[in-house]
Amino acid sequence: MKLERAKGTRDFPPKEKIIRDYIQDTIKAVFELYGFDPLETPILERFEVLSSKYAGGSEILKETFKLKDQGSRELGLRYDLTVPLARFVGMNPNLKMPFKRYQIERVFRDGPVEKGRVREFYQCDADIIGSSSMMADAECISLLYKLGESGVTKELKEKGFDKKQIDSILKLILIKGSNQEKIKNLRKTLKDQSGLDEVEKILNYVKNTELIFDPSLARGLAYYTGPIFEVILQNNEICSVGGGGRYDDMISNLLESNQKYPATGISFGLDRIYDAIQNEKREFQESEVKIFIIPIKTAEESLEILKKLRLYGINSDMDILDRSISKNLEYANSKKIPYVLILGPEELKQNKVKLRDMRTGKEKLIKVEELKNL
RNA sequence: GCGGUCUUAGCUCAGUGGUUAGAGCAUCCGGCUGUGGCCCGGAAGACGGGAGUUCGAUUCUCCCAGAUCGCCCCA
Repeated sequence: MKLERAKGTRDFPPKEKIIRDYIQDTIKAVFELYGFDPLETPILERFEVLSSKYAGGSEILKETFKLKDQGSRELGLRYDLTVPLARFVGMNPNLKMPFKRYQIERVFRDGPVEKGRVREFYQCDADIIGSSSMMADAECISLLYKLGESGVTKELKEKGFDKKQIDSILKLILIKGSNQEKIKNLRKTLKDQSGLDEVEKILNYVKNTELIFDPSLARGLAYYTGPIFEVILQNNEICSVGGGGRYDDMISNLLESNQKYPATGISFGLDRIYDAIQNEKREFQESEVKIFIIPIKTAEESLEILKKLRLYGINSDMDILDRSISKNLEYANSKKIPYVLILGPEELKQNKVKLRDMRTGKEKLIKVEELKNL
């Protein structure tokens, strides 16, 4: 049998998974810093929920993986985390509002495969349900600057403009002008000013010069009702790493309820952020192991010390192939493990261990207990 | 989903209508169980799949699959 992955899926060997975990941990920490709490929902949803006309819309439905269970129930793999969130909110009517949740999980889309685009990928979503204030939108947008440090631009657009209006005034506003000038120009042309009011509020709340008002921005999902935004990395091949917007009607439509569930949120593509970091060629470790033990005819004693290290909470490993010291040093070096412990009869006689710093090559004889502070 | 380009070892790439398809890096073994970032020796490992043309196809043609670039769409 020829071994192949499913089209549009990827494997992440340890070296890459370490980087992805790092990104994921960072995003999780920032979400929590901003007061969002975690939620997990199933990868499988009833197809009915995913295909509701109030959910993602027909475009995304074409890319939905569809399947059946043994009871012939129609199921689908979720294509985003927003629709499952809406379902969850609908099924839990006594949630305290505003409900701020984040989710870092896989989603699936049976679409074209190309650079920066696969069929199974992670989305990192943070949403606020129950507030129609533009402060909520501003909060979601702020997340990005915290995450991105610098070199990040966000684009903002108001869904309320229809395409013809935009096309007719595109030339006037797209080419030049500050955010304020764009708003001023649009005010002259548009009858309904409420969208512009919203944009202006967000700009005031966020107060970041890298937030750019772009009336031409468009998003693929049908459920957006207000301001939408897109996250763009400057100076990088991978441009869009996230997006989001306001979807005030989706939840109540899905529930066929009169209760209002104003909602807004943002979604980051973990895979695209990962790809972007790859492009920057930053240095990351290749193994999580911090200390590697090389026994010299001291297997049993070394195992005891290994046990102690793990008790101390130090990620540690040991030679189990009975290789030579040279080979073991080479091995530790090639995996960029920062420290090795050389354990021979000499060290044991003194009740000590020899710690070698792999970067400097310096060695010192110490007691095992001293490794606690490493 | 449409069009272009591509597919030879784990990776990067040579090469050929004709006996046994090469290299570098990586892997494994040995030199070498008291000291790595080296060195030396060795081993293992490949023509994406199918059909056709041909005495003979990895090489030419077609189809399929997969990669990639552009368009559409998207995280």
